Amino acid sequence: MKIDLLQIKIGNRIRELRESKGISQQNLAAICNFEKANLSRLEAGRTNPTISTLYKISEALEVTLSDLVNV
Amino acid sequence: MKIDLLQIKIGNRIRELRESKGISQQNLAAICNFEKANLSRLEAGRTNPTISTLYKISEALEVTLSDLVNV
DNA sequence: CACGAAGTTATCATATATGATAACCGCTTA
DNA sequence: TAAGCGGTTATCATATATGATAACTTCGTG
Repeated sequence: MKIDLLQIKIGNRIRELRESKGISQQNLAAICNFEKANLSRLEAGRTNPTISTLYKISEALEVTLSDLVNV
Repeated sequence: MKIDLLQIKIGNRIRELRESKGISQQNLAAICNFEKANLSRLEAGRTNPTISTLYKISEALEVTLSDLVNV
């Protein structure tokens, strides 16, 4: 798979999980201690996130890292 | 979990999977198109890898990304 | 209309992951 | 002994992720 596509899939997965919990980007970002603009960037697949960033999100969403990257 | 510990766990997971396939760091690095020194660094948990790096490794090891980060 | 909430995009500085090279260790073996 | 393999560590340059701020749009609602 192309890396760009991977990033987009990961972003979509985050959005999917976030929306399934009914929380806003603003909210999730706050829980993770980063800015909503940065989360927007992540969900859009415009960066190649590090595992620590994904881990923080997985904790906030109460899913495993495995589940978060299950794309 | 502390991020440092996460990195170490990921590194150990890579090593575990690599050794279970009986291939060397040198070999795996070559398949992934990076230097053995860089893989050594990753397995030692001395960096916070990006999802694209982990993805390349998962492909080379013929496991899913989910499986690779299942720590 | 005015306001706020939610999200997007651009931009910048800074931290750090990555790619690459070289030197080194321990071990095996020809 | 010498050479090669597997692995580690240090170092450097470069690319890029992250943190932060600001401006903007759209939508809903008082």
